[in-house]
Amino acid sequence: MNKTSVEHNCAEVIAEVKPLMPDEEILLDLADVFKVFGDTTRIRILFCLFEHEMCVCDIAELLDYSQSAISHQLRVLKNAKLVTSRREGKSILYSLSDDHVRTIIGQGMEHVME
Amino acid sequence: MNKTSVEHNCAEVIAEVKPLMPDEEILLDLADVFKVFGDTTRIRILFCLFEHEMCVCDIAELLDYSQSAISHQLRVLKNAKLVTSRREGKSILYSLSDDHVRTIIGQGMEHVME
DNA sequence: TAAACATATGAACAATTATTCATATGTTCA
DNA sequence: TGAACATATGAATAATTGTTCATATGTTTA
Repeated sequence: MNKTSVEHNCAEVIAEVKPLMPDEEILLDLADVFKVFGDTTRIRILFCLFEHEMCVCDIAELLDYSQSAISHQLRVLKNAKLVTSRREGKSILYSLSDDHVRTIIGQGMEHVME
Repeated sequence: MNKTSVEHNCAEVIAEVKPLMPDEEILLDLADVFKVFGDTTRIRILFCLFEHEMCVCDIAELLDYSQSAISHQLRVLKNAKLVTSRREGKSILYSLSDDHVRTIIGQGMEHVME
């Protein structure tokens, strides 16, 4: 073995990296955001909203899910501040709350596409 | 109500958006990638590897998890092609496979930080 | 080669979560 | 106001998933 190469030193690495770990709370929040993206139904909903503001029944019909299922998932997306809603008559129209969603999904796409 | 504003038309919106939905397979892959990020243990592991190549026992000690738990999660990360590994003697050293990971987590961070 | 060390892995269990069903809330219009 | 429509929500169920435990695989060194 080539002794000029730097060998791995556990204690050193641990001492170096330990103080750099982010706060517990940040890690939890971060995982929670990605958890929201980690479901096909919600991903589908987001892809719908990329194109157009939509009411619950639109999404349900377009994706062939029950109204209830979509409503439950929209709540998750709303709690994560990924979508917002406004009322128009009897309907409630949902849309993306900002462009982070596009960027995050875009990056995920790039990874998936190799 | 202001009749000059464009009102929501369900059938129109559905017809417009339906053909734009990505393939089933892409949606599944996309959700799977984000699922991997949606767990604090794995997020922690990635933060470790942001800083330094590490062996399994390093990560286990640093994060105070069992060797087995870390090993299982490293496999998940590896299957998702987010980390790679190489052997050095008795140890196996893990590192990030590319910079998508940093970018994706960076975007998640930005969202979490409001 | 045997012992010690490092990692991987299968099975089992506990916890989380997505959907369905039934029903409640809220809005419009006759 | 009452009927019809649109959405939200609580409870229950089924499925997924993270960790532990026990053990297997693989490497080094005495």
